[in-house]
Amino acid sequence: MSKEKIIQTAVEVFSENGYHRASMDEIALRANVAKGTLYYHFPGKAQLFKTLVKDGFQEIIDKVQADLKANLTLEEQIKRIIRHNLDLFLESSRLAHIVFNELSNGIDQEVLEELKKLRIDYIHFLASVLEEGKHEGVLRDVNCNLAAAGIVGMLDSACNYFLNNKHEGSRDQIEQFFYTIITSGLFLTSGE
Amino acid sequence: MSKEKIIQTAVEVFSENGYHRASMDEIALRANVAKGTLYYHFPGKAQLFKTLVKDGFQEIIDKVQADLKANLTLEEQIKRIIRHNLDLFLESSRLAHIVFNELSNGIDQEVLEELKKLRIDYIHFLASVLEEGKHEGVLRDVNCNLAAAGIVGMLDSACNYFLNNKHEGSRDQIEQFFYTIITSGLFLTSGE
Amino acid sequence: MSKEKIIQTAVEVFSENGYHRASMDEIALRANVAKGTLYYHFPGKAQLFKTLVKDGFQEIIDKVQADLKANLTLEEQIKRIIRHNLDLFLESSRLAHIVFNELSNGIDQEVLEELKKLRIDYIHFLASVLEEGKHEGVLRDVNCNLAAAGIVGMLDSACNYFLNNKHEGSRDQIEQFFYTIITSGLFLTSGE
Amino acid sequence: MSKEKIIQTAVEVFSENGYHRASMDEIALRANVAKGTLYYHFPGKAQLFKTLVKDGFQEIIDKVQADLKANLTLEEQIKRIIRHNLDLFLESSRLAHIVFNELSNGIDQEVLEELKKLRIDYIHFLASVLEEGKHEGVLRDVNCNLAAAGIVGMLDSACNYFLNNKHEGSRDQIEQFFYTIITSGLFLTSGE
DNA sequence: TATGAATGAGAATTCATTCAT
DNA sequence: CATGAATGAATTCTCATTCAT
Repeated sequence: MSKEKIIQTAVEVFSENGYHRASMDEIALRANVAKGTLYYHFPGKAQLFKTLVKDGFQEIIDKVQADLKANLTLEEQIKRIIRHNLDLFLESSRLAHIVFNELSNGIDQEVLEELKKLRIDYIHFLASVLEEGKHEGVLRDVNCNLAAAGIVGMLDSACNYFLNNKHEGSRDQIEQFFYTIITSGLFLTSGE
Repeated sequence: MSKEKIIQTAVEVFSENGYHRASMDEIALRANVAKGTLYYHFPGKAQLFKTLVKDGFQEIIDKVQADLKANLTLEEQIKRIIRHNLDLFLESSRLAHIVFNELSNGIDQEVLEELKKLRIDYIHFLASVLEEGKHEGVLRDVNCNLAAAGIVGMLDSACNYFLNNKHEGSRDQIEQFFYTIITSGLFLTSGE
Repeated sequence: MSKEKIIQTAVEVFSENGYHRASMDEIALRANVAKGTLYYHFPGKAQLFKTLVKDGFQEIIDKVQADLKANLTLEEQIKRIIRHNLDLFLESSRLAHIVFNELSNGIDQEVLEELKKLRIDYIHFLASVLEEGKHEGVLRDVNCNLAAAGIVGMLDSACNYFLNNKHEGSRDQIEQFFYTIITSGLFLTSGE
Repeated sequence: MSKEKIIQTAVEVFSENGYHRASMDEIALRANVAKGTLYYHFPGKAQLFKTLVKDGFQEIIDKVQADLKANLTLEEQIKRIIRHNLDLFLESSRLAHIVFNELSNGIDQEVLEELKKLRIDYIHFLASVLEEGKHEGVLRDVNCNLAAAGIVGMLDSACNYFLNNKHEGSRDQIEQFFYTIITSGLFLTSGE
């Protein structure tokens, strides 16, 4: 079915060019469908983009939720979250990047709101996991939403840096690095 | 002089719309100059943007370097870095965001490279401060470049979240929050 | 089909104004299509122009080649070449003029090279006819490429003059005049 | 004086780029004067161009007229004319080319008329020399204006070809070639 | 379902010219 | 004499979207 083909191609094209530079022409061309076909399946560019984003978020949320059911320790839980996010950022680097960073004013207001909601929902979802840790007395008493937003931003930014400077360590080291920083910070002795 | 006016207006317009959505027309209109005047003072959109970015980076680098000369403790140093970055992110939120996140294709390749270099230089500059801490035995033995990239991303992302959800704490709390997370992590006891 | 309409109109507009002064706006306007339609059918101004030129050259080359197959005497052959060139120069005067004379900088380098090649190919094609005459001992031993270039330039320039001073003779006289000059020169007795 | 400098530079810039692509900016830049200075000395681009053209024509007319006074044979006279034209075309190739070929509609109507007049005057001047030959019974009974226009076009076009294909003969050979063609044509025996 | 020709509202950029100094 | 900042009309090109088939 051409709808599937369009979605796959759209992920590629948006990833490579960012939202504004990606063109419906190129998506159609690379998906081997006529331009009109895009508009047969999707109302417009913004809605096509939203579809991809929704799918992407759902995938990671599904993964994390599967983990939650597995009754892991919070430590393991956080390790898994980091891993899933790294998967997302390293595999569809640009797309994740767009969602977390490039949601700018040039998108249909209506669709933009939905996208922002998806992003916040995801942040809140991660925050709820952290909140759990707070109640258990494992985590500091911090604003979990801010912490979740911060973690996502850190992962994104550092992945970006990593992708442009591949020599600076392996994927495993990156994962370990994030786990350490997030759980125990940079200082060898507590800075408080 | 209209060059100054253009720069100020350009910061606003780029901040509000992102790079691709910002139009030279609007900058000219809001700066109350003719479109041609933009091109009299700057070779093009990309170079105008680069000018803003360069200025922005220079401002924060200058601040941090002034601090470095003041012989502060590393703890204080890091606090200051967080504060200066927050200044940048909270005051010219979108602009900083663009620089750290929206440097996508579609900008003059040449200018894009320069912008990326500016960003990496800044990351490396921050990394050098952390490196110092490592030598002094205060910081963990981590990849400082990755850490610096992560910190910047965390600050950016969380500021973004903060700006959209102002009710979740004061500026001072944010600052304290970041300091804690960065230095000591989320866990109450070291996770290693 | 609007592609045909565009080509016809483009010939007119380029002819009237020369390459640089012809505007895509005017072509669109006069072809009764939207500006975007031009770019739907042609990648840009230079390529649209190239299309016209290619068509024009092909037309005349086809005519001359048809003649070649007809086993005419060289005298007749040259008469025909003059006639076909006059057709070209008198009917699409400005366009031919542009091709032979106005291929200046300011056209896409790539397209410019192609245009120059088309022009040189045409010159060489004419030269090959002359070369034949040399082998048959009918023509002087001259550089045929230079001669062909000279003939084309002479025809163009004189046609131009003729078009601006119509009273100075009929089309037939012009044809006869060129034939005489080219074959026998201006002098009544050989000047050597 | 900067007026002289401007004229010299303008010849270069117009030669390199053609009339429409040559910009007042570049002329000012390369003449090391401010843009305003151009407009201090010349009313506008078209008039600046006209000045160069007038100067160029005057130079060659002066040379030919000096020859005329020297009581040369017509053969020698024509040889000289060819030589002077070659000087013009080979030395300021593009400029001569512009004058003879690129006088298009995009120039101030008023100035354009003057330029066309200069060109026609030059053609008529050459024609008058040929006319003389006709009266002396040395030349064929042809339309001398058309012949003069044709000669100039042939010289220009062939020079152009020559400049792009330098290997095909020396300057002296070119001169001899033109002399032969113009006086005696391509055929070894009269083609009438 | 799917097509692709056609659209038209922008967007960036160029450049001859003006004018206050 | 000379300047150079400022202008704005004109120009090329992009691209999301529409619609008849």
